[in-house]
Amino acid sequence: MFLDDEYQLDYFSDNGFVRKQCISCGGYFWTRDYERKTCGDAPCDSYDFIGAPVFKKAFSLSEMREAYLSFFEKRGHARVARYPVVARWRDDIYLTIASIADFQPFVTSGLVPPPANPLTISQPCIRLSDLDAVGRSGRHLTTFEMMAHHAFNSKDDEIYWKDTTVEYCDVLLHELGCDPFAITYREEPWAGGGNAGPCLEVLVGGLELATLVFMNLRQTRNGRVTIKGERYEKMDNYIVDTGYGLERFVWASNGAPTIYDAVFPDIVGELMNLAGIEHSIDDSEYASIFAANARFAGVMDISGKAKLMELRAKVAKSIGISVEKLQSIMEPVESVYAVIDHTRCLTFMLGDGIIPSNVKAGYLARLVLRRTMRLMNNLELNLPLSELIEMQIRHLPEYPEFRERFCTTSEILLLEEEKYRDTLGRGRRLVTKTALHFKKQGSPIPLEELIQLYDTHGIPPEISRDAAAEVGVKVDLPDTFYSSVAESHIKSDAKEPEVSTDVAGIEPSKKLYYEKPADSMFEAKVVKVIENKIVLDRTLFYPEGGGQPADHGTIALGDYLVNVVDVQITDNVIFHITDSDNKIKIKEGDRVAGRIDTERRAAHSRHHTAAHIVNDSAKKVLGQHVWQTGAQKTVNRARLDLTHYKRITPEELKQIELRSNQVVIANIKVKSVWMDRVKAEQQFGFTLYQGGVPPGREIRILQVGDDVEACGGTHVQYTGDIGQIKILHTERIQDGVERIEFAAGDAAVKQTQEREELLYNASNALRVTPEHLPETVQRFFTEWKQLKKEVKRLHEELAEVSVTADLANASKIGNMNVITKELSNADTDELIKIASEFAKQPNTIAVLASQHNGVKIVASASSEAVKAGINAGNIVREISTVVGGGGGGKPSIAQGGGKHPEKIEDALQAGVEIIKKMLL
RNA sequence: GGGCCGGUAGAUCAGGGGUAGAUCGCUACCUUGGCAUGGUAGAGGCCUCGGGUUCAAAUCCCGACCGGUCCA
Repeated sequence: MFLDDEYQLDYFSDNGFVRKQCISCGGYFWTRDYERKTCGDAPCDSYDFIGAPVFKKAFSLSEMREAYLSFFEKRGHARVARYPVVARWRDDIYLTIASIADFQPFVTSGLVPPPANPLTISQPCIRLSDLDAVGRSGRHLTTFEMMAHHAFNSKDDEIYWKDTTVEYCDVLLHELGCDPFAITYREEPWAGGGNAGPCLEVLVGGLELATLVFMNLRQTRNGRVTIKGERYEKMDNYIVDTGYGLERFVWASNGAPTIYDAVFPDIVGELMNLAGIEHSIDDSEYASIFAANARFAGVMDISGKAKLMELRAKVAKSIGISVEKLQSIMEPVESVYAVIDHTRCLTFMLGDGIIPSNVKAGYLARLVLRRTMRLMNNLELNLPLSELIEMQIRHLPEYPEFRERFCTTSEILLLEEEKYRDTLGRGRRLVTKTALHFKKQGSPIPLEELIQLYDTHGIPPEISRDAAAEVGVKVDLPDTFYSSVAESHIKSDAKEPEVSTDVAGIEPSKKLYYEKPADSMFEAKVVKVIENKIVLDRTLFYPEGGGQPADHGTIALGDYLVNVVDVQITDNVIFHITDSDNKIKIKEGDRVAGRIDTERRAAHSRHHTAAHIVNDSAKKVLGQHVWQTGAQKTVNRARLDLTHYKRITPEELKQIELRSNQVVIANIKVKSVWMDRVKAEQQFGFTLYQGGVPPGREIRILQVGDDVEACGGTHVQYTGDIGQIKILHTERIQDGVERIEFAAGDAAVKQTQEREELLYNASNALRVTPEHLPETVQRFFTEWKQLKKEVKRLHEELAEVSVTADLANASKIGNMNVITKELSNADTDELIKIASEFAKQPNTIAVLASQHNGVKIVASASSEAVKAGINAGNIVREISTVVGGGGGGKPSIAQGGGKHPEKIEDALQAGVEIIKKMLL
């Protein structure tokens, strides 16, 4: 916890604030109102701004955003453009959840300077953690803009700290017309994302309008300060991290019954109309229901159905109507609110380039998408999603980029709608089938089955229940359904222990492979030898990274030579891992000569540069939504994973290949330069981080034609050095992610040759030229099918004919005709045909055998024979052992076989004996 | 990245070591003045592919490809 004096600000004492303890929660807060007893936060205070706006006028989103940003601009802050809602510069989160997320981790850690200092921004954020409450609570949104001003202070350079921050906030609120006595600043420690610090929550009218965080701690193993169970220590730098909720400011300024009515009144109106809901918040009685709901929801947790019903009961009681009546009024309206929120969320997600998928950020998009469709379905709102998204875009004039991308967005939406319909259709059939199964058993569908349906087939339990009800089967659907699903997912979190070599005290190795990319030999001094690993002061060896494998080669001390089989980098220290078993005759201080395997390196470089080119070509052919999600190079081939919402067609693939090779032919110089990270981001955008986010203040920018990426790999000097790029294969590795495999240079030529060889081998086998191969294969296949049918027909015919002949000289056992016969080279199918033909004859038993892949035996018995005690299955089972195999089947027909053809005669003889016994 | 499920006739799906099935659709014929319909007959299957186990694999095992879905 923090000491009290963290919050003892001059600004508070100079401006008539007092520190009080809340009589409800016991927390401390600052106020000008000496009479005040509660902290102002939920649940100690409830909303009283609804119907009683706290600012001097009602603001729209645009007006409020502009008022805020210009307020801070006037006070020396640089206005910074918003970042995307997909946190492409982060590898720990998918979505931008706060304005400070824009500057984590490198700016907050002090490694990289901020784009401006101090700065102000209005950052769109997406949080899906309270998805359930959206629409119902009156205040939750998945998407909101966090207005903020940030100051990044260091020991030597303090911009401003707590007093100024609180002063800005206070003055801003005054300027907006807020009553100074209505504002409380509540003390509350803050922690998140590996940092922490004291924090003041700014509350007006029961609503938390802003949070002022003074981030000055970072998480460590044995720090002195403990917050929420984690330990922290002081940082050298300290950061003002504020968050002002744009939507909440707008809400507070107009006092609408819900945040949705406050923020997007036009869309709410339009959609309520479309859904056929009378929504007149000017009607005071009607509005009071939602106001009461928001007020109660403001002070309680409403996750889960039980909690929701608790809320309903409270609201119903306070306004004096039945819970059922309330439910029937609220539910459709809440759904409309949620649809509006969700479509706005989708507008940002898709607008910023997320491709719906079953993995990663794409999964989150699909989650929201399907939720929206479900809600719309319940509302019987039958219009394409793209219309709603367009409506949202119309109301977001500050985001022209969304309109530009709308064409792609609407295509994605169309595909997603179709997919969802398919899934539901499949689901319905499956549920009905399952339901019928349990109906037969006379039991309800058990919970495990529902979990299975949801987990494996994506069928929401509500849909299962409804579909089951249609066939008259009950379903146990507990409230805790989703947590049961979560439970079934509990997995062993066996994290492998990190095997990191201690690099403390070792100087970073100088990377010659950047300076002298064409060299293959170098001299260096040995800095350290650990077991079979050598560290040099400088090296040409490229360590594994960025999807490029390590260089191989040798390190020599005079005549003594060791092989380098792997190279790894840890904190800029490069380890050369040798195949010597810990007895390297090289020691610290030795001067050694290194030599790298240039062929291997060249192959990697060609593939790496080619990967950039293919990536860029794919973007040009498929669209700007294409984003690299992974890449791997080897000597012989490379692969590139790209986001794309449908399969790449063969035609598109050809175009990508052609374009890529045009870049090769153009023989463009590959440029690399080290740049300040922030400058690079501003100049090139986040498309820099195709291959992941490199650490550090300076990043290496690699430019290949139009493609600009942050990249630490080795590359060819001119694109012409690649020689040739051959695309080999595409594969859909996840929904929304396509993998392109290709080869470059010699490897491309070899691959092409291999493919040609396949073609020649195939056409040679058919004695045709490659040009005629497709039609010939087609002809052969058709003919083969026809012949197969013909053979089948002939076999049947033959069987019929031979039966009558054989029947004439059948031996008699009792009144049974017994046929035992060896046929030459007949397969099981053929024997069965004949045997079953015998079985059609009255009082007939047949035992047939042939030599075909060993021995095949088939026995059959006509229905009279079966009645008389003959069991073909038993006959075959026994006589098959004679030929060294086994068999079985039904009493009327059975098949078997073995491995010893010379015993066929014995087996048939044994068959006769068995038949005799059976007939006794 | 991890988990689960599936791929059988044109479509939807049964079967789950022992002669590949149903329904719809398709074709022909019958019924009718014509249509709806009803009836009869028929065509249509490398049971996704490649290995393995077995006397025998659509079925079991391994792998590939394709698809679905949940979680982080």
